[in-house]
Amino acid sequence: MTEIEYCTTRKIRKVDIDEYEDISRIINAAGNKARIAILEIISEYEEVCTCELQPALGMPQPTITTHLSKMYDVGLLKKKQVWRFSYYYINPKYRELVNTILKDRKKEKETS
Amino acid sequence: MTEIEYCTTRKIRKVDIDEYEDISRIINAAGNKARIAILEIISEYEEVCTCELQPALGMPQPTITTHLSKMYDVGLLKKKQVWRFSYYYINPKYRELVNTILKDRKKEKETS
DNA sequence: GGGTCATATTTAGGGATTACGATATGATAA
DNA sequence: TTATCATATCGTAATCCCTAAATATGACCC
Repeated sequence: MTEIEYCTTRKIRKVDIDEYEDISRIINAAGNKARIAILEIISEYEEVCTCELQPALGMPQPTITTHLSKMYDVGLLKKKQVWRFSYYYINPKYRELVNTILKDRKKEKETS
Repeated sequence: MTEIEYCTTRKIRKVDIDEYEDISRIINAAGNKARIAILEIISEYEEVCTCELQPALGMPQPTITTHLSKMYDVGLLKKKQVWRFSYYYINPKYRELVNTILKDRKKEKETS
């Protein structure tokens, strides 16, 4: 016998963890309270610029830019330049994911 | 004038970031490639024990237990004791969220 | 009791993350 | 071209995370 035997109840298929790398980066970028707050605002207003988020979140501009960049870098957000503003919006590819997260938060709030 | 004025294009509603604390813990617990792999297996087999995951993931038991605990602690997973096994399953409350994550991963895979 | 199997905890180090002040870039307006 | 506004980057300290070896617990069987 060459392979180690574990509990022999069932044979579970083997998985390659690296196949979950890309999606984990997306989910990870969403796994922060400030960033979920940002996602909620963006999904409410369609697209927002950094300066609009400052009074809404009550945090300094570099902090907001860092959060936006993190979500932009993994592809969760997209960006467009209008006049002197950078407008961020949710990558349509992940709109359903974001909606599910935001919906779950509201469920959470009701049941507490 | 007492309040700082930012770009005056729109007035965005203020949000309380702490209201996103609970959901961010859930999302954060899911934001790791090993844990998403675990979620996929669990959602495929309904419920799995730690020892079944060892050969499937190819990682040592303490690492797997740590990942499972992290998801259990925030409420993403639930646990039941059967004989000498701990069976973990997805909290029904978050099944839709998990499905959306796994579905997005498959979409990802197709378009690459 | 003693042995075994499944699981959990402890611990550690290397790395990543968060927040944010200071500073830099870059576009626009005067 | 100089000032201003919006945004981005840098630097850094505090904190948290990932992995996994060593160890402990705890249920079950003899």
